[in-house]
Amino acid sequence: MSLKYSKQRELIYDFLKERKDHPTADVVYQGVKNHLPNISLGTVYRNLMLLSELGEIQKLNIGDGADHFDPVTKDHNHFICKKCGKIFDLDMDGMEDIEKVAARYVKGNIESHKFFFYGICEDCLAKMRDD
Amino acid sequence: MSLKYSKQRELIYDFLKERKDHPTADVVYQGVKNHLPNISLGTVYRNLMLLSELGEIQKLNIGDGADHFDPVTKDHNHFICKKCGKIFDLDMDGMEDIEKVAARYVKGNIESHKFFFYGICEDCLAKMRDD
DNA sequence: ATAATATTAGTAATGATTACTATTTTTCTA
DNA sequence: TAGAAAAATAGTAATCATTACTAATATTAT
Repeated sequence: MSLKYSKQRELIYDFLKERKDHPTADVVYQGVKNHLPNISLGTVYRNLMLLSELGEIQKLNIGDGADHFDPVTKDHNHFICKKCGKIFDLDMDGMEDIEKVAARYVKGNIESHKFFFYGICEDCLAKMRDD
Repeated sequence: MSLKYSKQRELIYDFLKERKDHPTADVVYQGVKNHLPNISLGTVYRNLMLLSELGEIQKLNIGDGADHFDPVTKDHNHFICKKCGKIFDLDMDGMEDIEKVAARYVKGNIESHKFFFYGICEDCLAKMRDD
């Protein structure tokens, strides 16, 4: 099954590329609808899955029930605020060889990894101080 | 809202404690039903959520659509086989200060973290060689 | 242009989880 | 120890994210 161009896929990808907030499929759908009013939610899901299988984007499961999508595929970690649910990128140094380190403890091949840190973001900390 | 004892919660916790395979809520439900035939799935969900909020177990989102539950709360990582979906525990050394390291990159408080490594487990690698 | 194949919109179906409610259990206190 | 207050339950209905289906449309190679 070779790949054929589709305007929908291009717009979905372009929309996601501009975002730094790791939107859900539904948010992507709402956004792309502005440019292509009768795109369907199923098309958005199908293409987001396809793009993540192709390695052009990545799918994140942060534990809030919905998949989130990240246009950045370069190795980086995430910080999730337990209060507001926002996802922050975390470019940490010294994590380059983490898969090699883990490989010493695994009987099998490691191909990728996803790291999530949880806590309270600075905005929510500030709001909590106000109360 | 103080906590009251319930036989159901005790059995759910006891069942999970014995498992090393990070079962889903439905698997826990099927297992506990053997001891308590008319326990309801909702009760299992409610108690698994409660226990994880209390910090007695942890909830894992590995990206397969269902929540998994881990009775081990001590710091450790996970390896997930992309082929068979099995989850393996990963007791890595040298990860004790990882939250402190991450804290240098985050404006906010880090309270916990979840690390997932993905790849192919040794059993699936062996099966692939046979084909 | 045509044929082959991928993709789509729209809708229905699925699966995991949560919400609701009347009843039952637990626990506190008189 | 009985009885009241609060929490928990079983059973069921509802919700939400995601996937499946299908007839029509778009893309691409010849």
